[in-house]
Amino acid sequence: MSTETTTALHPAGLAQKLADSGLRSTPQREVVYGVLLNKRDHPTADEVFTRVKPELPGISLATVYNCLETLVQCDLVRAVNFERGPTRYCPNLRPHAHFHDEATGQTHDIDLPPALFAKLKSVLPAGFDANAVEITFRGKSTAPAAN
Amino acid sequence: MSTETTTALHPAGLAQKLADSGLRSTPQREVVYGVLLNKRDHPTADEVFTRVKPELPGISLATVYNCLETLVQCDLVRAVNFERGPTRYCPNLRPHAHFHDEATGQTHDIDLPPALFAKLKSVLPAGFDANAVEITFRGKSTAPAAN
DNA sequence: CTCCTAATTTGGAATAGTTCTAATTATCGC
DNA sequence: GCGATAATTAGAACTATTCCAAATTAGGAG
Repeated sequence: MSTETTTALHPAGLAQKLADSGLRSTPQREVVYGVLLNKRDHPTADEVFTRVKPELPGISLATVYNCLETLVQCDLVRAVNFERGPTRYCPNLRPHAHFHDEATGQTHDIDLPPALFAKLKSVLPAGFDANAVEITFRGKSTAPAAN
Repeated sequence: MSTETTTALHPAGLAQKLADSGLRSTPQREVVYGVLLNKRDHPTADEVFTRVKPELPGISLATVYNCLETLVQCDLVRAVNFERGPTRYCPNLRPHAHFHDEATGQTHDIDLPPALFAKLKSVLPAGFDANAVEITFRGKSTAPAAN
């Protein structure tokens, strides 16, 4: 295993997804996405910025925000908000909840059985039509950090 | 029904709850709480500020923030965050989720059956111990605005 | 290839929401 | 009433994010 933080897991997938939305694949977008895939610890934009810099020293924070927004738009990445804190980013596309460890501040993905969504939507009274549900747990965990 | 926005529903309850936490009951805290009870549309701190002013023209925004924080601390009010938006405040203490109407921007409370919490916690893998869950729906609703 | 046009990036200024600070004011127990 | 403590106030400061206008880059047409 090398310590490289770039393109390794997303051969042409990224370029394809971007093209689908009429957007171009750029080094900045590739590296930002690579960074998210590489360490899935729900980094903030600032943290992504720091991780991208070694690879693209000239990149600006504005571009990191732009790239993250683009990736969210293309459904390659999810934006996650926890209380008043800065937005965090997560390349996990499976339906999942988040567990926020109050002791360490870490965020863990919790995969959810599809049936649960049906159950959740069933609690909505008539007249409410949800197209998305967000679930966040808070508490303590003894689980290890994300890859 | 009058249009007054003050103390009408929380006789000594507020003072009591505050005292329980070693805090004092003040006009500012009473009016801020009254405003939340009076129109349960999940106002932001700024909106609370605007609603409180007619009654207490000298109040400052900082005090509104302070009071809201105090009420949250005393478990009289819940702070609700939706995406990147400003924090909203909600005096509904029953276990409930929030439904965010994408068309109108309104937030509705959705009461939840207690059994659902058990079900939700059961999806947590070993090592995760949650003491709170937050659920937010997004979509369209045909429901009327909050009282 | 080279030009043209449009997409993208950049740095810095601007904004929104919230918190902090220091000074003033109000309140409670004695 | 007096002193100690809590609460409020105005404004400065801060953080995260967005906006903007200028510079750069990258396909596509010829």
